[in-house]
Amino acid sequence: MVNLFHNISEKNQEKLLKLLEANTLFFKKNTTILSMITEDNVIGIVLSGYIQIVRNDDFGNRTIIEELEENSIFGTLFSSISDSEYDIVTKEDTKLIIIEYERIIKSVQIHNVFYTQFIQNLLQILSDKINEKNERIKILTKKTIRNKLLEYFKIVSKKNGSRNIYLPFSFTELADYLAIDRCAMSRELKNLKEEGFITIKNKKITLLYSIL
Amino acid sequence: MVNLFHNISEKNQEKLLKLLEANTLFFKKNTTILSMITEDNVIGIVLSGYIQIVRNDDFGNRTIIEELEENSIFGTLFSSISDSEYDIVTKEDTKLIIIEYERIIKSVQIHNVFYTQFIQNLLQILSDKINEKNERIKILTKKTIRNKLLEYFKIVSKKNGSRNIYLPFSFTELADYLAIDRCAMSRELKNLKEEGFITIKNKKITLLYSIL
DNA sequence: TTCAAAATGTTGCAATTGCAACACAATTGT
DNA sequence: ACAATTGTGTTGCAATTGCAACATTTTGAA
Repeated sequence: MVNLFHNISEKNQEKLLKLLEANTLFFKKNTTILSMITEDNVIGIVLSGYIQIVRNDDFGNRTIIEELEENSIFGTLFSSISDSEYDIVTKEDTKLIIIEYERIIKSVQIHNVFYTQFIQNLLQILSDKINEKNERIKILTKKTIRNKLLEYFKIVSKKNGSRNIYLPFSFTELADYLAIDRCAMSRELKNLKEEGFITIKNKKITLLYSIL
Repeated sequence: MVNLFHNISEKNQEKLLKLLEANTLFFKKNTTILSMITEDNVIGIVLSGYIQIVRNDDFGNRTIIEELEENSIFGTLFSSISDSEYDIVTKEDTKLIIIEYERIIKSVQIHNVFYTQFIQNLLQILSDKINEKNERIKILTKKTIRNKLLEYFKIVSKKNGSRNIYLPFSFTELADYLAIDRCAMSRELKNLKEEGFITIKNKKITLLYSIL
């Protein structure tokens, strides 16, 4: 996966960050950082750590909107996070860079090699993000829990080129991600095991059928 | 909603299209045009007409992935449409422009005023697209048909600043969009009417409660 | 205009699902 | 090391949903 500094030398990264008037911020684990970044239209880049964008609706249903690992970016412009229902929460100690979107736009007129590369990377990342959303939608539009699970397995499995899937989060969070009841999911996973579709060991799920 | 030529004069649009080696194509209504555009990484811009990106899964469930009106863009890069499950279908006679993504990337080094504006527009459009996807996900993660409908109404209503919603497509397609059974949706709409939440006249739905 | 195809409305029924209420295991902070 | 929090597995039950089958209306093309 491309990151914002892909193909930009360390030196040029520094120049770039100066040009864009970037701010570096640190956050402790389990901090809600929304307040810091809604003031303006900004882009955040996760340098290290792990962040989740979650939504808690009126009746306590929690949904993971997005997971942000190292090199992920997020932004008020393309994440509708200014909505009060959303939280941005660090799940580990996190270091990130904040850049005002205006600075990016205005700098398009400035012509450095590294700036050109930066824009290319940004386009690529936004495109990747759209693809991620499409995958999520593809899963969510399946009508049964079983088909949601199988679609999820299929996508992850294809991506990694392996029938082994290592869950990047807890089963509770998986249920949130698939927008299904955790208990019902647990039941269905049991069925899938008993019917010989999968095996589960801790967070490692192995598909016993051809992925197609 | 911003389009790719926002703030670019007609003259400069022409120059831009030459620079990007854009091709103009025409399609009759109800044509599947996927074959034309999967050869390479391209961006398509709808000049006039109306297109849907739909997915037909293994067991005949149809889902509308995206609707493309005038000025919408789509692309192999950010729509995962190279997957064989997807179809791009014109719903009206449609005129569109195809630009190879490589041309866009390579042209970042070329510095015209209108090119700068073009990149700004592209970033804005991709951001908007991500927001659209997030909205869709927000709806799909609601657990009941009723809540999916209400969330959909809320979003459209907010967007238009009115309690009147004019369905941009048929009820059948709405059910596809919400990934629910059409009959079950019809039943729930009836309930909502009887309980005094909404009125329906043709494709005009009026909310009788405060949107909040 | 006419007529076939598509969209809409309705309803019974079986299957799936969410919810609640547990017990137990694992993880985390102090 | 221990207590407290969080995650996991299980199950009965009621509610929701998908599906099928049908009648009726609307749409669109010849």
